[in-house]
Amino acid sequence: MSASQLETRLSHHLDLTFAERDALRWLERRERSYPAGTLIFHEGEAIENLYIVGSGWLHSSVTLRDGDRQILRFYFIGDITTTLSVAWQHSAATLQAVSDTTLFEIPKAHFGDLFRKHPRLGALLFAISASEQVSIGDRLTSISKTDGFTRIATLLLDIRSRLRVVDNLEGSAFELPLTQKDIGDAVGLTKTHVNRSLKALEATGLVERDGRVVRITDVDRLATLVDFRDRHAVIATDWLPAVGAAVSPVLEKVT
Amino acid sequence: MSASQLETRLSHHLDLTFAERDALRWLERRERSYPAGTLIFHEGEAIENLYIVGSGWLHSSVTLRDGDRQILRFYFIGDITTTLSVAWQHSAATLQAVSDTTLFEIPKAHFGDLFRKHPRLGALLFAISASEQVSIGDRLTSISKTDGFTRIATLLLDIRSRLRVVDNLEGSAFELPLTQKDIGDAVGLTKTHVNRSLKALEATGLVERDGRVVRITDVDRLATLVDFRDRHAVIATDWLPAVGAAVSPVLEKVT
DNA sequence: CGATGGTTTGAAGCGACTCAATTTACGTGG
DNA sequence: CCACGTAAATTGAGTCGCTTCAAACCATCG
Repeated sequence: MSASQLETRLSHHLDLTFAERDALRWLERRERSYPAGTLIFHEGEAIENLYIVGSGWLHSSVTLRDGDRQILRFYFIGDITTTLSVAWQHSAATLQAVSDTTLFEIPKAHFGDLFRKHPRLGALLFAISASEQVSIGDRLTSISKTDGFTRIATLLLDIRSRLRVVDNLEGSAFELPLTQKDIGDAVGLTKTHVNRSLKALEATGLVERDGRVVRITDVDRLATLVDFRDRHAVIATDWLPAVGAAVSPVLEKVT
Repeated sequence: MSASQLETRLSHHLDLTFAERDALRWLERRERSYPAGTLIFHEGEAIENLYIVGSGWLHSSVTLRDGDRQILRFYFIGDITTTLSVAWQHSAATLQAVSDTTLFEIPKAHFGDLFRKHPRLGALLFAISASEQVSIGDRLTSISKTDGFTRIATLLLDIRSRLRVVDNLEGSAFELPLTQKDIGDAVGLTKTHVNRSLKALEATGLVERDGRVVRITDVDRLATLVDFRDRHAVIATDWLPAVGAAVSPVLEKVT
């Protein structure tokens, strides 16, 4: 059996045991494909499952009364959509495929079992979830306090940073399958102003665009310019509980 | 031994076993008091602990390069500060007491043990954390897409809603120990504009102010007016794993 | 009872929005 | 392989919500 996406992701933070790896792979059985643009599920819809991204980009969003859309988060390979449905019977947001996508569908109860059988993984997932929460906080701050130029620069740096963890992105260029409207819906600007801000970014020479490919010429300098903090590179695992407590009766008796 | 704050909080969502209650109480041993305004720890500071709020209000915030402050979250009785320090060795934000406060300090490793000994609680905490994440997303949306009037109305409704869960708040009035500057730092407005928006809120007759006491005259109507969704009332627990898996070797052998 | 921090009000300026038109890119069918 | 149709990107002009700057008012407390 080959490595699973979630397994690969978690391996970045922890040396996984065989049993843990096995449990993660076991989650990723029901695979489904969606072409770009597919609306996977809608805000408010009843949903029994979580999804692990196998490939492609997605985003979650909410729609306001006036039809305006707020994109809350982008999902990349190895991400889990826990936030959307773990706390309620109905989804807190709409999930839509940005590019062609494959997802692994897992019943919420299986996710729950993971906490029981592999508490260390449960705690690690909690830590990752916390890091994502901080990351949302960063974007909130960005939207709340900074201008269009900075918001977009921050978004680009953040996406690049996440793709690095996830895609082994080597260079500073990456494909951005988003329209300027999408970008605006993510950072709280109109498409008109997104366009102007992108132009301003190019004018500094720190960002180049060619079609949908974006290259950040000098990541460090841009990061300094807009006061960007990378939240995705490392997370603390020193506090996690001992491995595999519940899975092995033998081990358990010794304790 | 009397009920602990976290225990009370989690009881709202789940019938806890004796062992679970005991474990939660055991976490709340090291209690410390802080007068209003105390800076508990600063963004970037190394920190080994989590904190459970025993009483009072606090907030977490980050400070931008230009000195601007963004308040990310308010903490009330029974809340845990996991987000700030669980994912890194250094705090992601500054924690400050708004009113006189008591906190229970718990080492991160004890929190980790909870996942091993009481996986159901770990999963529940995960779900609560997810609901908070959605709540932050709501505020992001509010700041990103709505005007001052709506942002502040939404903040007031949100605070009231959380105090209800936590404080058994009966009426529609509550004390708001925040300056207008604080409110502005939370919703992304200047104190000048906060003042004007508050006036506008009063002018509708839906909100009354008397010193630091705020009364929402007609909660439902205001909620409808600003399209507010309550995220705190209930959370789904049907997916949680079976109780107490790892704590009892005897039970474990049976499995 | 002065001092300090918070609230309130006024006036002017700007960043981002709205409205609108034009150009460019791209997928599809002939 | 080109013509066409539609979506996206680009650019311009006018407007408005919120900010900035500034000053006056008010409450609480040592």
